[in-house]
Amino acid sequence: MSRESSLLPEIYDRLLQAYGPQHWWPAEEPFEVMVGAVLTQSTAWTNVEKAIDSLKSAGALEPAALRRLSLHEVAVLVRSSGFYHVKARKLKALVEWLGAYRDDLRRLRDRGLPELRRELLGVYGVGEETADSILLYALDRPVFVIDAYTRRTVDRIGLAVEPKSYAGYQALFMRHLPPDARLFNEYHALLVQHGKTTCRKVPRCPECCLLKVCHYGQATVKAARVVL
DNA sequence: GCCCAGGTGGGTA
DNA sequence: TACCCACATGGG
Repeated sequence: MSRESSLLPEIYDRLLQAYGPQHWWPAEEPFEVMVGAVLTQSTAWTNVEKAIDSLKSAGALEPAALRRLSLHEVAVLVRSSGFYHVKARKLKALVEWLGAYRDDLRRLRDRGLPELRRELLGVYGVGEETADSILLYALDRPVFVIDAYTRRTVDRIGLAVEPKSYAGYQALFMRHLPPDARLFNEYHALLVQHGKTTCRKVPRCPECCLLKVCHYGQATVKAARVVL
């Protein structure tokens, strides 16, 4: 039993205790989640919400509607999310891809996970994090999403990651946790919440509740108080 | 005014 | 392969 095997569930419990359930994308339409996954790239969620509201108001939060609109029209609607020219292009690429499935997301469920992920990565504007966000949050697939907060938190704790790539970090979580979409969903959201709450700049934040996990070893983890 | 946000694609060495 | 940079609004 590696150190990570017991620590990852432990970290989850601590985060859940500290922050409570995050309810990311609960009961949303899968397509809306996909759009959100693209629009939130390097962007605060509050700005994404405005863009999604604009799309909704324009009746454009559907694949067919987005295909009908011009690139410029889509750009205007998603302006508040920043990088709006390139994001409009990305949304266009996404709905073009969905068109091959007749916009029926249920057809996606028939595809194998590795194959579906490869396809998503082939869509302009969909990188690893966005692909996995779509797979997990929109399509309910048990894939762990890695983002900047996750990497930073893992590094601070001192968990072993090899290689230090997206796949490396992802393997760390997926090796030591059961393949449960609900768990991965909540775990990732908690890591983001934790990253937002703790200091972003200092490599080792003395106020971080999880830091004690690495510095004092597992034996003292249970005794260590959660300091937030 | 300054910093940052739930990244990605393209260019260069 | 490994960096670097453009992309851009809105809130603290």
